[in-house]
This record gives sequence, structure tokens and C-alpha cells, in this order.
Amino acid sequence: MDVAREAGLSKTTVSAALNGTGRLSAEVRAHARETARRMGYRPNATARLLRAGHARLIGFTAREYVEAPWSYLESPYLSELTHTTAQLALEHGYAMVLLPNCSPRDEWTDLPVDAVILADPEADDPLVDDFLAAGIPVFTDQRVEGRQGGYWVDIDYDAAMRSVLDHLAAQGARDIVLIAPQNDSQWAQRSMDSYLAWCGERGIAPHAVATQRPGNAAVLKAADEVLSEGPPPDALFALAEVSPPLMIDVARKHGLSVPDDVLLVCCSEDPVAAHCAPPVTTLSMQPSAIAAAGMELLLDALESGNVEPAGRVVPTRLDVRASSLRKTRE
Amino acid sequence: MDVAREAGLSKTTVSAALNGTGRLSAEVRAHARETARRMGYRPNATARLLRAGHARLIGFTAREYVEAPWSYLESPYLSELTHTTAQLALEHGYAMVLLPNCSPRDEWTDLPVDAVILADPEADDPLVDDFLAAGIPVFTDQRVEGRQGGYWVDIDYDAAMRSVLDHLAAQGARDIVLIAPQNDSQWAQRSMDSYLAWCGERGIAPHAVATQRPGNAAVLKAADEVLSEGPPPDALFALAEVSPPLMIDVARKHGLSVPDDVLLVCCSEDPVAAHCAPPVTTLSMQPSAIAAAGMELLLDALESGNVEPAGRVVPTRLDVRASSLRKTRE
DNA sequence: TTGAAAGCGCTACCAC
DNA sequence: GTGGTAGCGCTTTCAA
Repeated sequence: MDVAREAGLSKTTVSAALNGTGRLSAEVRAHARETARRMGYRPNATARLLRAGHARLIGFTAREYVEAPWSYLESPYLSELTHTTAQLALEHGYAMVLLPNCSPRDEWTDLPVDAVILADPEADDPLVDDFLAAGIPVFTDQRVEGRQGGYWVDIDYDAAMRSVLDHLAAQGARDIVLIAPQNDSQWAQRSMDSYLAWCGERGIAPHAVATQRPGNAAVLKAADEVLSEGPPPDALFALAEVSPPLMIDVARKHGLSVPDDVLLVCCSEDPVAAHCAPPVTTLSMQPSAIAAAGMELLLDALESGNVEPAGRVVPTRLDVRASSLRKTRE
Repeated sequence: MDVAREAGLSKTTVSAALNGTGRLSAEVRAHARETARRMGYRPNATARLLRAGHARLIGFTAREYVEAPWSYLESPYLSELTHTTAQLALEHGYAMVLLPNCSPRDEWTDLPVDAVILADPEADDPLVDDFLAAGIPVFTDQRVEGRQGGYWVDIDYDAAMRSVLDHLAAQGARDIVLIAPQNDSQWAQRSMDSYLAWCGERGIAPHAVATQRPGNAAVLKAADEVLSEGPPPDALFALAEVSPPLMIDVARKHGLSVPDDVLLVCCSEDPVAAHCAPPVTTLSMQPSAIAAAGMELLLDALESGNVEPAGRVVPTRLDVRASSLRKTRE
């Protein structure tokens, strides 16, 4: 440490001066600080971390559609989840490393992380096991419940689905088409289960179409096909993420007006929904609330050394707007 | 290192076995690896990095509208830039830390980064100076040119602006309204300069409105106001990012059809533009190309220890679609 | 009030 | 072929 030599002090003293620790005379402290400043000295962060025994770094990635060459930041939901998590982490002294969804498993090995967050993993995601086996705490969905080092935040997908279906039914819809994402996430799986159950309970034939890939194009294509075949349904519920105004465009293309001819609900975090014409009813998964719940769990686990597996359930929110309100005709 | 004790080897041997270095017999190597695997041993990443003398971590943040409480991932441009950068970095063995735009300056100090990327900094951004002073290479816009440790990627904003204006003029537009972002970025500043110059050269009175904040709402409000006062302009060019279909909705709200009554061009990376009705002409800043150019510079600087300041200019792209094509009436 | 020494976990070097 | 040792840059004892 040549700041020490330059200041005529030991490196211990300089370290203490810079960190505000130890019992040093005011002059020595000021002198050390001044010398360091003048020399443009910055303590080596890696060395401090090694010394401290932690990394203060959290890995983050979204595991939905892992195979597809897409950027999960394209999704407003995942993008908000990512941003909020990064923000909250930093407020608590942790930085967040952004890992793309499709990266070789060993890319992670060399990364000094205290924990990882895996959003929407696949069923039996190998990454979950990898980290758990490596002793790195994993924050993900409920399927890790009960496993050593597994923490989870979950959503009441069943309640969410039913809130939408009940709302549409209350508006008089009977033939409700579900445009569902086709992947192994809990979101896709459990939502579909709930849809089928709800239809079953009412003796209604389910009418679901699946989108194989993420992105607007796949959802729009599915909607287009549904509206092309036979009489139009009473309502469309796009569970797979899509830009709301584009759904209105598709309906219009088929000569259908929203909400007069077909009701529309989108599962979306896109603020565009409130601004388009007509405003579109959305089911929000509340990514910021999920991030907050997850970060609370994470900090509790990391700071207090609390190894008890823990989990939280976060509610969703239905914002009813014009697109799903049948006009009262009087 | 208790793997060594367990295997009856020295930690040196175990290290060599795991890293594939040194001259070890196949059996010893296999034995060491097997023992490590069985014990769930993972080499400490922080220690390796300290030893190696680098961090393999790159800091990233967008500095536009630093004061506003917004998430830059809301912007399709910045979101694509962020994702692509992270992706490319990882492919080259670097992980990317995501820093929110509004964070105290000292949050960064404890972070072991080899370099930082500051997208769209403000004029005289203090963060630029902080990092340069700390000897950390900074990758940002052209204003760092010539400074020690400063590398830049820039866009030919002038050519971009002119390509749009020339296109609109060729379609017969004369009163072209520019909806411009109001901030200190090069993008906002230089684009506005070019707009004014272009108008000046043609003796056309410029007609620009500024948006104070990021997000759809501010741009839509500006557009709404322009269309409310007096006769509608020939064309709208939204340089500030906005969701294209919403711009069409605004025009429609004023009884104007795109492109029959008013031509529309948006500066946007949103894939929605190609799908809405009518499809919207976009000026793309090519964030992925920017990321690629920046990463190339960065790797060259970091790997080859090349301290020569360097820079690159990246082209933009105009995708002409129906929204800016005057219908030939015949 | 200050400083010497130990050690965080790892790997490169050079003896054996 | 294998293993002891030194040292990356820092902070935390503990002795002076």
C-alpha cells in the first residue's frame, strides 16, 4: 500500500483512517485521508469482499421460455421485476448481476454471488438444483418449498384467474377464450388448471388456445385465428403477455368492436393499457410487490443468517377498465 | 481446504486438478475431482478474482432523466441496450451489474468493477468524472473523447434526424412537428440542433414541443396539445419514446387519420410499431449495434490492456411503413 | 495512539 | 508428478 508509505504511516493506520474505525488522532486521520485522496486511491473492492466473507452480489435471471432466443426484458412484467429487484437490492447494499436467460450453466460458477433469484423457473429447472447443491440460497417459486436453502414467493394464480373469469361472467360473457402461454412455469400451468376447473364447475366448454413462444406476434396470431373461425366469442382473456392496443387492433380487423362485440382482458403490466382506446382491463401480477416480498425474504435470510426456509404469497390486482364493461343498453 | 485433507492431497494438487492445470496423474486428478464433487465443494469466486487481479464485472446504468423516479427498463431502447450488453458481456466472461439510475454515488465504490458503461449521460455528468478519477474505464458517449480512460460510442444524430425530415418532406409534409425529449443527453441536444438547422436551411418555421419527463403520458399530452391548437400539422415526429399505437389513438381522438390527415414517425425500438394499424414508421437507434460496438471497445481495452482512447460511430435505421406514406390518389 | 502480523481462499512458482 | 510457500489487498486482532 503505497499510500501508507507516502503518508509515512502503516497500512493499518491508513485503513483505519479511511474506514473511520480505530482510535486515531484527528490529525493523523486527516493526513491519511488527504494523502489517499490526492493519490486517487480506492480500496480494492474484491479484497474487501474476500476479507468480509461475502460477495454483496445477487444473481438474477428469468427462466421462462429458456430455450427461446428472447430477451426477458421485453416483457413488461419481467422488466419491472428486474428493475425493482435491482433497486431494492442496492438500497440494502447488494448489487444485482443480470444474467441472460439462455446461458451455459457454468457461466455462473465464477460469479461471486451470495444468492440467486430465478424468476419463473421451469418444472425441475436444473439451475435450481445446481445452486442449491452449491449451497447458494435460491429465491424462486413455491416448488422449492421445504428444500434446504430454498425460499419462495408465490402468487395465488387460482384466485387471479377466477377474479377475471368471474368479472367477465358478471358482464354476461359465457364463451370466454383464454389465450395462454405454453411453458413449464407455475404461472402457465396453474392458471390453466384454474381455467379448466372454473369452466368445469359451470358446465362450460373450455376454449383455450396456446402460444408457443413469447412476444406479441404469437399472441396476436392466436387471437387472429380464434376470431377467424366461427362466431366470435363473448370475451378474450390474454393471459400470455401482449401489448393491449394490438389486441384491440386485431378485433377491429375482424370488424369487432371492444367492448361492444367482444370483451377484453389482458394480463399485463404495460402502462399503455390505461391510455389506449378503449382503456383495457388488466390483471396485474404486481411484479414490484413480488420483488419486495422476495427481497425481504432474501435480506432476512442473508443478514440474520436465518436458514429457515420461508415463503410468501403475493396478491394480484384486477384493474377494470372500459374494455371489459358491457355497455348498459337503456 | 478440507477437500484436500479428505482426499489426502495438498490443496495445491486439488486446485490443479480442478482447474485442469499442472502435471498430475489421471488417477490423482480424478480422485480429487470426485472428492470435491462429493463434498459439494465450489471454489470461492471472490478469492479467485482477488488472485486474478480483476473483477470480471462491468457496471451498467442509464443516466437519462437521472432525477426522475423512473425505471430505464421501461424504455424499449434502454431495455434492449441493457439486455444486449449483458448478453455480450457474459459471452466474453464478464457479468454485468445493473445499477438503477438514481443511486447515491458512493453505492458504486464498494463494487468490484473492471469498467462501467454509462448510457446517455447528462452534460458534465459527475459520475463520469468519479469513475475516471478512480481509474475505472468509462464507456459512454462522445463527450469523453480524449480523456484518459474514456471510451465512446456515438450515433450520427444529425444524419438520423435529417433522414426522417427528408423522408417526411418527400411525402409532401411542410409543417413537421417535433416532439422532443427535454434532457441533457446528446440524443436530445444534438437532435434538436439538427431539427432547427434543417428547418432554417429551408426557411421553415420550426415547430417543436418538449416533454419534460420520460414515459408515454408526457408524449401523449404533448401530442394532444399540438393537435388541439389550430390546424393540424402535416406530420408528427415523436423523437421522445412513446408507444406507437397510442400516437395513432391520439390522432384518431382528434378526428385525424394516419397517414391520410397526418403523417407519423416514431423514434422507437418497440416491435409493436410493425404490428399496429397502420404500421408505424420508426427511426431505430439500433441499441444492439451500439451494445456490440461498445463491448468490442471494452474488450479490446480490458483484454489487450490497450489504453488508447477509442470511439465508434454507429448508424441508425429508418423503417418506412404505412404511417408516413402519403397515399397516392389516383 | 499506532503498527506488526495473521489470515480471508485461492493459485503460480519452484523446490522436491 | 506432487506439495510447500508466498502473496493478491484488505481488515482485525493484539502487542507495543
